[in-house]
Amino acid sequence: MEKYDHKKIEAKWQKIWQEQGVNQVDLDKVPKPFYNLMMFPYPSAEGLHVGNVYAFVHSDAYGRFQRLKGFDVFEPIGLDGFGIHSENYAIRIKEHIKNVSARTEKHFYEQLHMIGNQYDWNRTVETYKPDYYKWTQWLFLQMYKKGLAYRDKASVNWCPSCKTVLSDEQVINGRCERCSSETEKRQMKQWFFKITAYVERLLKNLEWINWSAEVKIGQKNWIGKSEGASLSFSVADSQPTIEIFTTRPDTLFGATFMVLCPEHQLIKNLKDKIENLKEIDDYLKKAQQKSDLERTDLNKNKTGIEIKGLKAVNPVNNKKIPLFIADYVLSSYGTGAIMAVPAHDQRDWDFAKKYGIEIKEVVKGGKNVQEEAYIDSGVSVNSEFLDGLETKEASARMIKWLEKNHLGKRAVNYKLRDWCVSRQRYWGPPIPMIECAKCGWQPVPEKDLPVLLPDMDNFLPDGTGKGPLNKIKEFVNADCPQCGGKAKRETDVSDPFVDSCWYFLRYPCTEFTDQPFDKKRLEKWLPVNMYIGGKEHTVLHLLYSRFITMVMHDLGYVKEEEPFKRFFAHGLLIKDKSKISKSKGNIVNPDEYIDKFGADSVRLYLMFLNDVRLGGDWRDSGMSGMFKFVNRFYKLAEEILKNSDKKTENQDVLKITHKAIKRVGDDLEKLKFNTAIAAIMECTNSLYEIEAAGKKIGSDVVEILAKIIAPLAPFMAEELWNQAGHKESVFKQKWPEYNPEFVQDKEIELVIQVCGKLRDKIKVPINISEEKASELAKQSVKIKNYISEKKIKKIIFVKNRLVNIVTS
RNA sequence: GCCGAGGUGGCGGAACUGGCAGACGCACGGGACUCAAAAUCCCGCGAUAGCAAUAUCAUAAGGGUUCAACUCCCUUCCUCGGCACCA
Repeated sequence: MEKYDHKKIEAKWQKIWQEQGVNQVDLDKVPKPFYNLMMFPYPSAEGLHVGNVYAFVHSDAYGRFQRLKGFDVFEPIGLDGFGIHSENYAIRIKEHIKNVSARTEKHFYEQLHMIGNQYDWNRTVETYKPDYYKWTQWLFLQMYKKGLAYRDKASVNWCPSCKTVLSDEQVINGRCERCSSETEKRQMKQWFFKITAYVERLLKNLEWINWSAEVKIGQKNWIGKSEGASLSFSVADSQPTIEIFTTRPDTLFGATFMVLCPEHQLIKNLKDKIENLKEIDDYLKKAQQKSDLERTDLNKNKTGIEIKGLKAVNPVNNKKIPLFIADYVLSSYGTGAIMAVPAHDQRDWDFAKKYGIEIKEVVKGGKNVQEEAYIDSGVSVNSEFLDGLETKEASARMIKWLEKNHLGKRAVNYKLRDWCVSRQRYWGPPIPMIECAKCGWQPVPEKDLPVLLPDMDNFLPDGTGKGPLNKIKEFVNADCPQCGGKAKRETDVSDPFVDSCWYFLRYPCTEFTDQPFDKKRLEKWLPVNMYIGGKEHTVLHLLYSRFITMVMHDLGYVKEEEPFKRFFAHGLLIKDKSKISKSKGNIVNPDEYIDKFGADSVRLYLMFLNDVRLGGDWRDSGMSGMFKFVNRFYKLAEEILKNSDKKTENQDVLKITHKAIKRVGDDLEKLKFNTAIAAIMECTNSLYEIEAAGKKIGSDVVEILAKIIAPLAPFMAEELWNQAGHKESVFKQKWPEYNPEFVQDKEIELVIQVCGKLRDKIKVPINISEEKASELAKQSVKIKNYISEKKIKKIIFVKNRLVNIVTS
């Protein structure tokens, strides 16, 4: 018996599949389209991470299963090669990003061929190629024209040592990812996408899309909607008022001071009236210089300064209250000012204690507010017309009162900010805008797209705060599209999330050169039937993709407004209880294992580890066990083929195989890959036993085995299908039907309990009646011992499962 | 701190809607084959007591509901992931 030669067999089918176009579907004609999408990888190293492979083989197994179930599965792949991850990798290895990209593309695609996924290789998408980013720029222009792209000041992360702007993901605990210096905030002009304009729709659709609650909650929390009231406090003896937002209007009587964020306008506007201007300036300066690290460190120890000479007036009782500046109030949320209710807010309480401000209880909750803040709901006290009302009622009542007196109104606030898409970096699509001294900002005409990313040797960020493209005069200098005069190009590139927020719209339309996507094509293929990806993208990437799809829908390009019918988040692959990373020294190179054990073994091993939802723990020793199984399975099939008739007659064999069809099918539908594999293993073991017992197994069993293992181990499945005498690919076949008669046993083992404890098991015919089962149970010798002297209180019968005799 | 997911043998993990805890695999022990080894095959494998049949205990800890709890409820602890002064 020959051993399973994975290298030879995998190479053979790889070639044949490619030649025969087995993985392609006719995008216009197929009757049952199924768009099976996986998150395309970003090349931040030479090759695929085993974590990518982990995600992809599960996704592919599901896609292949759907294909066998009769769907026309479109399964594309590409590379998210633009962006900071790739650029940083190039910088680290001191090579030009262009060369690195070409090399990684080749290696990634080779590896993706190796793992045996049914990708349509004629439709890859690489975000860094002009024929793709042309349309990323087009997308920007549509956003601009719709008024959804605008320019505004924003604070960015700045590393004083590297003299560069950093993205949020490059700032780790307030320190620069590369040099570990503490980062600062800087104000810079940036381009934004107005995602906040779509916030209610993004929230509302979550009610009906078929995603797990976990992912929906993640998005909901990120959007962070809170309802309450907005109202203004006047400043005594002065004109302007201070606008605030609160979720607890019921506590207004307990507002004993106000706090402004350091950036608040009022400070500049009322300079003349402030008595301690110098001290305040000092505080503002310090606050500005504070690194993120210090700011979070001071989380518990709040700092601030009173504005002397000014008092705020609480509109509800006209009491004058002190006014503070403190950096625990953020300029980026709400109005940048708060009413502080120390008795019922922990932060305000901390601050009040430190600065000796009055703490006034207005909600009864059974705690002494002088000792700790009581933040839950309760019954209003010391609040005049609110006294005795529950928090919810009291809030509603207060809002009514504010509205009646024109002091405030019901209001909603979100944590979600507009999406800053500017990056002062090289490796991305240049933002297609031109600034003319006369005409202002002008979009690049669509006919002039793409704005090509120019070659440059030194693409490293410099200290100017502007993108590297700013150094190329020929790039920067341009004619104004409006007046033809001299103008300057935007030198920022866009956020890599812009590249990835629409790639799934491009896959089915890669052959169109005059439009990013074809409406009719997308009507057939959207929404994506199954999107499998990592948990780390359940917030930003998914939210951006939904947002952009909605905009494209509104512009009439796309019929659907939700892009992903179903999203499934897989867990993290770890090793030795920790994340796989270079710094931990637990890197797993997938190539090595594919070479040694074959793609099928690697696939099966990764899928057998654990429930994919929860992630898996890679251990080298397990790999050889799976290799053993692959050989065992192959050997069994070969032996059957060698010495058998065509058709299986033996009932036991049929029972075993048909049960396996059912179990594997059910598990794959539920994405329970690990137990599907266990089911195949059990089936294999049983067939070996049966064979050893001398019973005949027909070659039709091999056909069934090939089909049910096909989604998981495609190479071996195809090989066996071929050896069973078929010319056409196993992936053009239908998933086998199981015969219900074989799946249901005629006789079952009935569990007999006494007082809930297992005491005996008896064989009974299926669907036995309660009376008969109880009778048999009581007759059991073992059971008699337990109930002999006792009275039977009642008997519980669970059909086809158990009889429980309860005694007194 | 908040949100989410988890905690089951030596290890990775199974367990449908509350109904036989430990499927499947790894590691380990014993045996067969072999001059020997590898490979392969067979048997055993939660703990305690017992020659055994069997009994008792056991799903992070403690309590509760139930005829019956890994599964539901309450309290506490731990691990992982995300967010982090969100008014």
